[in-house]
Amino acid sequence: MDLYDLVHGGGDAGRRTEGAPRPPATTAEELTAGLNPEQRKAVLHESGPLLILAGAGSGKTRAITHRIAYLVRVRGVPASAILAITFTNKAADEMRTRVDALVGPVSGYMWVGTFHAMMMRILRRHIDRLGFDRSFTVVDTDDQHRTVRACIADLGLDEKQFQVRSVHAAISRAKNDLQGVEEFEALAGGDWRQQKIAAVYREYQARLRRSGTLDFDDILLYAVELFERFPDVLSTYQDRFRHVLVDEYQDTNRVQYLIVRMLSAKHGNLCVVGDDDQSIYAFRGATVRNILDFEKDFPSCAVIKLEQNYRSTRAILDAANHVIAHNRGRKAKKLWTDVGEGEKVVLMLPADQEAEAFGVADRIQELTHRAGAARQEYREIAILYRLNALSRNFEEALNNARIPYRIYGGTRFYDRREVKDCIAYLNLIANGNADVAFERIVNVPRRGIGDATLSALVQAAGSRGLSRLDACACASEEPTLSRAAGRLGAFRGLILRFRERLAGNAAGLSDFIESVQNESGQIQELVDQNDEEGRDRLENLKELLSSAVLYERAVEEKRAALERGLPEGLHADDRDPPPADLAGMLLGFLEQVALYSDTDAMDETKDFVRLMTVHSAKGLEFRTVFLVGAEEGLFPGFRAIDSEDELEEERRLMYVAITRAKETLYVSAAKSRLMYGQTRGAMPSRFVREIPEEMLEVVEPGARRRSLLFERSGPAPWRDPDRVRYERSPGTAYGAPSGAGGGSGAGFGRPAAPMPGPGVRAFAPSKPAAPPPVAAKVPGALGADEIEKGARVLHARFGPGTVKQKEPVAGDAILVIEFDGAGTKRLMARQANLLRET
DNA sequence: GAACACCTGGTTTTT
DNA sequence: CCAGGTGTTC
Repeated sequence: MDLYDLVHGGGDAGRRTEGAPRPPATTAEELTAGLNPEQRKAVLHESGPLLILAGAGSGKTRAITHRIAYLVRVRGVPASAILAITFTNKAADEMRTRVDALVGPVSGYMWVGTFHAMMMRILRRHIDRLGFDRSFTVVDTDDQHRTVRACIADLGLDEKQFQVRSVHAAISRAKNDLQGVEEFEALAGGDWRQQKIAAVYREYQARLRRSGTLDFDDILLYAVELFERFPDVLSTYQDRFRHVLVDEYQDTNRVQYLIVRMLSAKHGNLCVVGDDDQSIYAFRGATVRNILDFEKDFPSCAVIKLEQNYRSTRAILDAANHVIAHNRGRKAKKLWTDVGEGEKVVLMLPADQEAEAFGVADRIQELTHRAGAARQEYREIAILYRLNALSRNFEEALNNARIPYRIYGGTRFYDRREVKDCIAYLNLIANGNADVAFERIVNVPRRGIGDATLSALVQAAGSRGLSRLDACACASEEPTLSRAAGRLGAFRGLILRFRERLAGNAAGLSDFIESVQNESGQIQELVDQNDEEGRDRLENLKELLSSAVLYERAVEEKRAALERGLPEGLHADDRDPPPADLAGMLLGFLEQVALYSDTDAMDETKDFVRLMTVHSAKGLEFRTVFLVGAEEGLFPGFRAIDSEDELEEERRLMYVAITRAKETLYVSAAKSRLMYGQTRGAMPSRFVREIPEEMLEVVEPGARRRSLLFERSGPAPWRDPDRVRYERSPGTAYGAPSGAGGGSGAGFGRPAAPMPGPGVRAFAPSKPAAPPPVAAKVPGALGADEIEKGARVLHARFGPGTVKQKEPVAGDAILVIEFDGAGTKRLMARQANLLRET
């Protein structure tokens, strides 16, 4: 048993965090007990660059965390000198948890996080050197698109020819490749289209800069610019981070490569871990070259290969190895396992997507109702697909079979309209120049500021060099705006009042946000809407408050930890102080909102089947995996079919999918599939055909008996392209699955929970959000639970009245009150500040 | 300014 | 088919 197991009370998953804390290890022997020789080499590597080529399931996280522990406990490297970069926030959380178990609370002094989160920390401190205000905010994808759209319109370009998505993609690609506007223009040469895109790029950057905002790519790009232009800043961080470790190195892009290179240039202690076979983000600018060329870039580097897989059976691993062997230009390696042969990979060939969904549901029932050790829990099962769109097929079948499930991905919690509106208010309050936020909410709820007014305002703002918000103050001087001047002034007044409250540190974060929701009129609008949708949205707004409460608690915890004093060997400068005031809290919260995704909050303990894309499954493992939609045109997608490079990326994706399975793997390829309203014949994916036939067990769910085709000798027809006909069936539309709302839904209709705070391991309640403990604004005001139907109450403005109806919503309640002198109103209990009539 | 009809296009995604 | 965007009408 190795130290990790000791700390965690044994077991394989390493996700458990309970168990009595043990005294941290202090010897190399203790730290490497239970590791294989290669892992041990990785842990004990002294100094200089190190490349760890870690195959799927080869225990790389264990190697990395033990290495960090070794550096800190044995080599005496201060925790604050460690910078560990991961691909997702979830991975960062896990790494911190696991290191914490090995080294204790000093782990709080390490910097562990994504590239973006880490560079945000740095930019927050120094971005003024680049001419930005330090209270800059981050725009999300949606705002990026809005901005690009505006630029395209401004330049008088045709949106048909210059599609927002593709123009934005081009800009993003350029940024990830370190091409500034100038360089992009130079490269455009005489190409008219490229020139125009360059013009959009220029305008886009100018707009972002004017509004004091950064997009995701800027976070990294400006970090590089900062380091390049201000060597003293770079030097500070080079001296501080004496060990830089990067996980998922195969998914880094040029900018990230440069950051890592710059930060480690002085001491050369750069340790990267990755697997070229799992590089699946080239479409986003990641380049496998970073990992393939590591030995060239860092000639003195040590290379360690981790090839023993601890996750999957041999049957699964062999299948994976056969598929990936078809890729060229990969580092030679062959994963092996001693877990045992296991059962054959099952190839399901259902007739269509319905039979597929019901076949999978059927099999899940069977797996979860077995006796003894063969019985599986829902949480051990995942359904993986290439495209989010495929998830819909499964909802109906799983509901039907009463199988609890949850879909990951799709719409983020923070992407819901009402939540985004609230966030836009907060962004505008934090940063008055945030024009995109302004435009989003200036008329939400309706304030009589329509398109005409808005474009006149934009005009006025442009000519005066003011932000939209400040231009509102000059509306009376503009003939085109004079009629709306009152309304614009009122809106600006509203925002300024919030800003004063913010500057005056007048409340806690969640109270503050609640006041914004109330006083902006957002809440009242939904209360008046008086339908199911309105109540849903109210719940989401309340849930946003819950995540603000979690954030407050996380900050509080961090503050308390810092006050406990400095562990030995650390300096006061190493502290990364939590936000000290309301304004800082707001910025921190907004940052978290921008940088955290739904999948980061995946709760591993809940018992339901997980549905997600293969991309989001990277880094995860499941006892049983159903890989569905393994058909030509779908996986690989038809766009990838005529490009060798893209085909190889798809193959790596398939490799990732297969290697997620520990014990049982089902691959399914429907013979015909309804897509985009059309039924198309389909053929099993070429990747499936790359698995030797004898390694597969073929089943046809839904078929009365095995098809004659499969009892014949000779090549099975499904792997012979000529024998599989594209059967065109009439466009019979199966009713759309009764999806309970679109996007990210949970089994039996629960929306996804919001994110935890940074470093908070407690997750938000996924049941109807417990109301955040927000203090009532008026002393003695009645809470929702103190008001019953029929009660006599007193309202500050409407006077006395009788409660006619009470509808509970997310811990609060909508009250219908008949006032004696002011008619009947619908009010939110907490906002109404009612008193009992005396 | 809102409600409705029409059209278009449609990977993967974390940050 | 279905979401999101645009255009038309009242």
